[in-house]
Amino acid sequence: MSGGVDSSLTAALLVEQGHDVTGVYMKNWTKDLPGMKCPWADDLADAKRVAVQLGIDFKVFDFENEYKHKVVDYMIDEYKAGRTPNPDIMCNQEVKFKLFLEAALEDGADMIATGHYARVKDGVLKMAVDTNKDQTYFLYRVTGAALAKTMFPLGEYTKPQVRKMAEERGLFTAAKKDSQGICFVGKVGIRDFLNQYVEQVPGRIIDKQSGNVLGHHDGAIFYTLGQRHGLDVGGGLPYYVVGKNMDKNEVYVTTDLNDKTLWQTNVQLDAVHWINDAPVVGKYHIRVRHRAPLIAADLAYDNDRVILTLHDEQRAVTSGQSMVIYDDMVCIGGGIVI
RNA sequence: UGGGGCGUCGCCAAGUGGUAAGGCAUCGGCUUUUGGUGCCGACAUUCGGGGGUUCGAAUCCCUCCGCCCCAG
Repeated sequence: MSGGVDSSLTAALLVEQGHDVTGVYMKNWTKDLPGMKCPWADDLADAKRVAVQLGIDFKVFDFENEYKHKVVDYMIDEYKAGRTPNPDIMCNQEVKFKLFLEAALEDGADMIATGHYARVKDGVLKMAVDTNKDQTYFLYRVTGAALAKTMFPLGEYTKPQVRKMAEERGLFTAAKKDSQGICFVGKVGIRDFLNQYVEQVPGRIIDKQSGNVLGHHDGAIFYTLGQRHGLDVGGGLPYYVVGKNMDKNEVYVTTDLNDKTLWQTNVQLDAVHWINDAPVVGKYHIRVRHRAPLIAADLAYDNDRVILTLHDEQRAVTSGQSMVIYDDMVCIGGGIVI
């Protein structure tokens, strides 16, 4: 239980279904950041409050060290390498559906449940009924074995329904605003977050078309493909990042919205993960980022890599980001963009 | 110091007598359990400085400062 509405209602529904429920708060991050207080203490209090409301046992699992190593360090290393990682996917893979699952089973649980908007049946991950809120994108790196021990009670409902049901039950967190930003860390800008761990090194912002130096930045690490803001380069049309060179610490930009590096149809995936069996070569659907529409794509293999040919070009397909693959409503896995 | 041009928000840029468009950037908010994108809102009492003409000037005149171009 994170202290939000979703996990609160999840617990409530399980209780109503007659399960023997124990609420668990995962303590993964407690550090305040400049201009932003880490919400962990309030979240924990809210979670506990709901557990008391429901009359269930409540525990705190502490994964702070592991979260730092498996999620935060991974994230920082990726950024240092010039890529753009997705920490929340790593959090699900390494913490929620591994460490937490193991700890829960060891603690005597038969199953774990979370407030994710997704459905699972016999270890198969399906999109949520509420396709607008579907969170399978963040779950593609979970194993089928883990999912076999997992319940997602909210997968059958829409977010508005969840809010309503939470309110009907008088849950303390019924009206609490949805959390955003990096899972557990809070609503911090990635830039402010990275600033805590990497040194700012001034570099040049270069116009890809003319080669002119348009300005300077405090580190190429802070920029990602397709990014518009934060360049502090004005005059005429908006500039978008179309590349960077980590060795030279240079960021390349353009005003050309049709720049070919901004629109991809051929994508290679590394670190491929399948929830169950690897799919056969053929046509599937993919999404390049959370909440992006599903796009038809042809899947092929190249040794350990997966080659995807998208039927529609996608904007800012970025190295380090995840491309998740679907077979109809089933999320079968995915990989990381090279 | 002959000729011509220019100087309007951090940047680009309208406006040539009637009381400062717009875009970019920036900031704030919304959307979003990553990054990013997108959307909405805010943002020059003031037009290089000083003087003058006028009911009224960024717009006309004088002057000073700065920059650019062509000549020498």
